[in-house]
Amino acid sequence: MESKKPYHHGDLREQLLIAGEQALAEMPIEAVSLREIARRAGVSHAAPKHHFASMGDLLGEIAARGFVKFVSALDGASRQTAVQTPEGRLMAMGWAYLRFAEANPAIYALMFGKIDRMVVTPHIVQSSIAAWMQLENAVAAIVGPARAASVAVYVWSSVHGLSMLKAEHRLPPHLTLHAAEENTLRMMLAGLKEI
Amino acid sequence: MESKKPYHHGDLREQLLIAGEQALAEMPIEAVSLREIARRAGVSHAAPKHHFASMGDLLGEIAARGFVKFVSALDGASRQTAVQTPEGRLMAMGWAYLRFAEANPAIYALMFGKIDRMVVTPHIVQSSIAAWMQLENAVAAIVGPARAASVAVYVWSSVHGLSMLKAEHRLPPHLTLHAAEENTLRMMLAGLKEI
DNA sequence: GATGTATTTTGACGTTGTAAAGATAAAGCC
DNA sequence: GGCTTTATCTTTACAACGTCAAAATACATC
Repeated sequence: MESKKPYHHGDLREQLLIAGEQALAEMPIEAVSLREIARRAGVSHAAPKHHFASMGDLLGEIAARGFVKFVSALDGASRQTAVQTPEGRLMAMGWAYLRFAEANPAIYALMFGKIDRMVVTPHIVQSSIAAWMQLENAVAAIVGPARAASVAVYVWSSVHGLSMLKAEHRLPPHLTLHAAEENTLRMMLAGLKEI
Repeated sequence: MESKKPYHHGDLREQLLIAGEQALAEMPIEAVSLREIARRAGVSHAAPKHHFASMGDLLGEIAARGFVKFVSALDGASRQTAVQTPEGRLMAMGWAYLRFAEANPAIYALMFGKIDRMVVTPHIVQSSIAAWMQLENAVAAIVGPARAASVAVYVWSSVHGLSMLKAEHRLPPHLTLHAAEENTLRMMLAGLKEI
């Protein structure tokens, strides 16, 4: 075996990222601290310093991984949907977007700036650009490449806005969520065809 | 005169709210602390305790006032627009929404949950419901009362999503913001007419 | 003018992120 | 194998935070 534990702890950097993701999944986001993550990884509170210059860098890397998983989820949904038309694929991506935000609320919040301390690393820039390219391509298949960029902004805005309002419980309590999602996605698709 | 300064400091509660709003306008949001607000109001760090049970309550009241100003801004825009049709008024509200978020980024962020510690006071519930009613009425004038609620969710989502993406700098850097806003609002209006 | 109450200050506690210094274990070299 | 060097982790310390309790202060009322 190639011996993957070069130093004391093994691969602490990876363990910290995993512990951080677990903490974000299990605790309220404001309770997740650098010391708590170190505690979960079983190391002293200052141990992360050698792997991440600050807590913001750790969170930034977690957010970047979030974007990677996010792109993968939307890609999978786009491939697997029964309705294999450009419109069907975009709708599938919309649903996958909403489900991702629902299933990973803290990481989703992190990805979209809920914690200001987060440092924008090159990795997060790269993976969020990948997310934009993915959406722009899906949109281009419907409205053509010339309008793709501006329509992509509209599409992302609609779905992201709904997702945020849901996550922050800012929607009126009486309406049924699933219907609201379906209606919003349908109107989004109708609006996008407007020149 | 009726002597508006009943106690030591005068009206500390009001001063704390003003100091908090100023701090939110002048400093990065994560740097705004309860002690900083007390400092700006010229009182000791524990003075706010008698007026706000926790920092979350203070922030909650600031957010509630934000919603009041927000409703007022959209109302004013709706009245003053040259195009006095239901569609014209909704578009004016959309533009006012984007401008409000741009002009008051920290309070806008607070209103939509950027700081989890914020306590949801009755005042904030009431004023955010007022904002929904305002939008629902504007939408009802276009699509009728039956569809007003679900269409309002779509409208709010589109504009809010764009606003958030702008505020968090998550839009692709090359596109011109004004054009993106105009396109999104136009497509939003087109999509809303879809049954 | 004395009493009582509302308001503010002082001081303390446990927590946080970060930095510097010390300890420890692995790697490289002879 | 022993020695040196380097990477990694721990210990210790600091300033700042939100919150609490006790003391001090200023107003209101009688």
